[in-house]
Amino acid sequence: MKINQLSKLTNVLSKTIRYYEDVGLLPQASRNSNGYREYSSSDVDNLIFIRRCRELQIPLEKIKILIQVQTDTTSSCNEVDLLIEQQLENVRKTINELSLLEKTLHTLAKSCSNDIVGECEILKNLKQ
Amino acid sequence: MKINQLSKLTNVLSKTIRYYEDVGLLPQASRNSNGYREYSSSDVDNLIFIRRCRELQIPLEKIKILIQVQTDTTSSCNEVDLLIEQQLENVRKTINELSLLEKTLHTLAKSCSNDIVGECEILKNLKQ
DNA sequence: ATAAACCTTACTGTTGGAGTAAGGTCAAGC
DNA sequence: GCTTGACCTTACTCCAACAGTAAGGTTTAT
Repeated sequence: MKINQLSKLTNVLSKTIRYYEDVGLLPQASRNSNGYREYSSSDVDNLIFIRRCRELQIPLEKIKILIQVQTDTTSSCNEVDLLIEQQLENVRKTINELSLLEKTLHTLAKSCSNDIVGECEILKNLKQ
Repeated sequence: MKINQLSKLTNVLSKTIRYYEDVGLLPQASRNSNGYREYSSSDVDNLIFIRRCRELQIPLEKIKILIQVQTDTTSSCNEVDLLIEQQLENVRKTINELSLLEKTLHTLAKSCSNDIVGECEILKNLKQ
């Protein structure tokens, strides 16, 4: 199949598929006589795997590792466990930071009931 | 004062101060005879305001608006209120998205108790 | 024949800076 | 007088993960 069909099957833009090839996340696609990229059903599977990882906000470099680990199916999956665990930690850390931010913004938003900028409590608070 | 002292007083890197000038967040600094940037205490205040906004993850373009609104102290602060409210909404939305992500990652992390990649439940789950 | 849909590479832009290069200036110490 | 180190300058590249656009070649349908 051609790139556009792969795109539709995986819900990944053609542009992004080419980009993944560029940065080495996907192998160089084979080409048919007119130079168009030619894909098979295993490419669909690989790309869906990548998309699922991206939905979990795993960065491309880590996805590369996850792909490479699978080339030897008998190797330990400690690396996989660790990577997912780290990703979970990252997400939790970000949530905590954003929660603090939310509190601050909420307090700030409630602080002003004036009409004119010169007496705006929000702006005053931002200056400290 | 020179840029390095402004940097120390505000806890903003010299590099970043020049960048803010470049993108129009700070006015063009006046220069002394040798071409060095020369700052006053009002620059300290402005930069601290910007830094506080950045701590709240307000994007530079919106900070520009917050600065501009203050040039007329009699104007309404509806725009300020709205901007902070939107920022709060953005943060809340992101927190919600990340909370879903956290659940998924947590479930995923618990799913595998195997040793070898070939049977790793995490990887299997990622392929669906 | 031609138009629409698809394919190609290559370059730029996004956000908010950080890193590095290559060079000018200034004060202190020897 | 000379050097050393701290400071200043501009200008360029890099980061993540693409999206947008240009300029052109190919295929398919009408």
